[in-house]
Amino acid sequence: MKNTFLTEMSSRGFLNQCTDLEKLSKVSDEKQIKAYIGFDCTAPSLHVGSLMQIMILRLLQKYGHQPIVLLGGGTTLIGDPSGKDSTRKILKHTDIKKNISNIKKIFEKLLYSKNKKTKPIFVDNYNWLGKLKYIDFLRDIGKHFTINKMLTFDSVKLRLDREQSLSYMEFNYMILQAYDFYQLHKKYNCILQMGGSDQWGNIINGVELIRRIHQKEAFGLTTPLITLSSGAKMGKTEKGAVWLNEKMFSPYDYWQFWRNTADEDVGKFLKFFTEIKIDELSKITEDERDINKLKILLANEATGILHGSRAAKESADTANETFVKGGLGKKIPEKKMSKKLILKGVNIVDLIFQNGLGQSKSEVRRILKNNGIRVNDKIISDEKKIVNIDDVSENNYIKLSLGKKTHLKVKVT
RNA sequence: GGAGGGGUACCAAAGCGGUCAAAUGGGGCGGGCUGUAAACCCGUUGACUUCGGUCUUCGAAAGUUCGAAUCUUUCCCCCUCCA
Repeated sequence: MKNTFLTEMSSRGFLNQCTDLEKLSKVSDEKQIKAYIGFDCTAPSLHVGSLMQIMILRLLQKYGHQPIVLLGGGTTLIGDPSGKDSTRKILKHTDIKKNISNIKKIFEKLLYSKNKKTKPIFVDNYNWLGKLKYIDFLRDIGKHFTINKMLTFDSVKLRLDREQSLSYMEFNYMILQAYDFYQLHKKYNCILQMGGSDQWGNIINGVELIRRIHQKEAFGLTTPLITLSSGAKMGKTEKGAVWLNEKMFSPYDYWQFWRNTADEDVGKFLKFFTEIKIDELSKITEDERDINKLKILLANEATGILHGSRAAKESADTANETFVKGGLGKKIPEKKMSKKLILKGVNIVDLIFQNGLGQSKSEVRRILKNNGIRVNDKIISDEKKIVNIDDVSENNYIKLSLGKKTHLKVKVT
């Protein structure tokens, strides 16, 4: 079989459901297609939860198709009820605009824009949703939807079943998303919408709307929900959500995130989040006995894709320095402190807390009691300890550690 | 609009005048084991502290009381049934 967009999608495990895989395969083999994925703009950055969708867009480009990135400036004003227990707080339009421009930067890093034919098209659905006239919309679009059917969609049904309220505003979300697809179909001849499996309902509504209005076939395709072996939702670490924006989540932390992947998830993640060829990959995973080497490979590749290979290498070196040699890597966060203060001496709890390790002094004290605080790798068991000039190493650093993984170097100047 | 049920910490859920900073479970955090895993075990989980205590917290406000998460009043919100 010829290697195409869809065959690679399938072999990497990206395919969950498709409205008509055979036909889509035929169409996408014959000519270049445009496909879109919508992204929520509730935060100033995307997080790893969206990464799979981005990987798909890259794949799409690799096979010569053109991605449309829909930034949901309009739909974010409403809030997608899919997979959510409760209504989200409603964002201001100005905040959403800011988020959009930040998120766009991430895509500019992750998608290729050199090739004219495959460079991403960015659209903001506020451009058409913001202009809608209520009555016209109800007449032209609303008539194609029945409440009977809408009530059967998971996004709605689950909320009602759990006796959680669903506002009329949110109830309209799926119609708006269907309308987005319709608009993109009309404007760009976009024939495919992709998304996570929770988007299936929203997607097929769009497919159906296009068929009803244009009598044309469009396609929908979803990716599987990523399930972690631990059962937890992917993308949370002790440092919070794993953001793709490097200002919100440093490349080193990002590298660490992948490095800390659970054993059971490594193989899957290598397929999802690296671009190592699939047959090469299966050879590597077969040959390599040391699972930690695979985790490092994953971390290097994934970090390389987002932050560049240099950042990946520096992170890897830092990790090696910190965890293997127990030293101080380059990418360990650094804070400064005046020599004057150190000569006077600073209480350990204050020092740790003031440098941003720990949420409160009480927490620092608690962790200290549990042997979790170290200065220059020595456990501190007295919360009254005064850190002074004797603790400064030859190269003017004090290494502070909270737990095994959070380290900080304080430079004395 | 009417009748009933309910709002307790990150989440779920007990408490229903003092011994309640609030049982228990989950989650989180720290430690041990290990591989910077998983599983398991131990500790911890409001803030500040001169470690004596002090301050803030059981939907909101006011009140009763020596004393309130617990009783009273008003208000707000959620759910169910009826209209």
